[in-house]
Amino acid sequence: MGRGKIVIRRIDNSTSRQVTFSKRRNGIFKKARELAILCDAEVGLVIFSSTGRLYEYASTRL
Amino acid sequence: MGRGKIVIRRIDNSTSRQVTFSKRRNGIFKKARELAILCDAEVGLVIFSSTGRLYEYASTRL
DNA sequence: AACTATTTATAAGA
DNA sequence: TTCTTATAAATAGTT
Repeated sequence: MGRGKIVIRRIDNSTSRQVTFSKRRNGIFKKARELAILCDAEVGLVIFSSTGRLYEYASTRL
Repeated sequence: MGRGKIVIRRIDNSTSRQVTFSKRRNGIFKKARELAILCDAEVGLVIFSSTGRLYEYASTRL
């Protein structure tokens, strides 16, 4: 999705990698929340960025 | 996305809920894998369906 | 399980 | 680096 098609491999340029990380991290957290609500599921998501920062999501009961 | 727009709330019909769960579970696992590869991140995802089944993903190092 | 119209996510660009 | 937008991708409703 986006202006061009991409291949799923590590993004070499660190600036691009960080920008993509930020965008996709938001996207997947949204998907996690939606899945939990729509489907009455319990979802836990943990992400460590390549710079070592931690991001977490857990649906209420999890 | 899809034929109609939806509101993010629990899907009452259990058949629809299961179908949506199956579709979106596949989607989010794909997103998780892509994020890990593209951005060199470590990603862990755990999902319990409303029927109590467990689904997991973890990027290699996690 | 497939299909496809449409919405949503996002790669590039500004 | 925040916003835009053209396009790829996900998916809701249908068959």
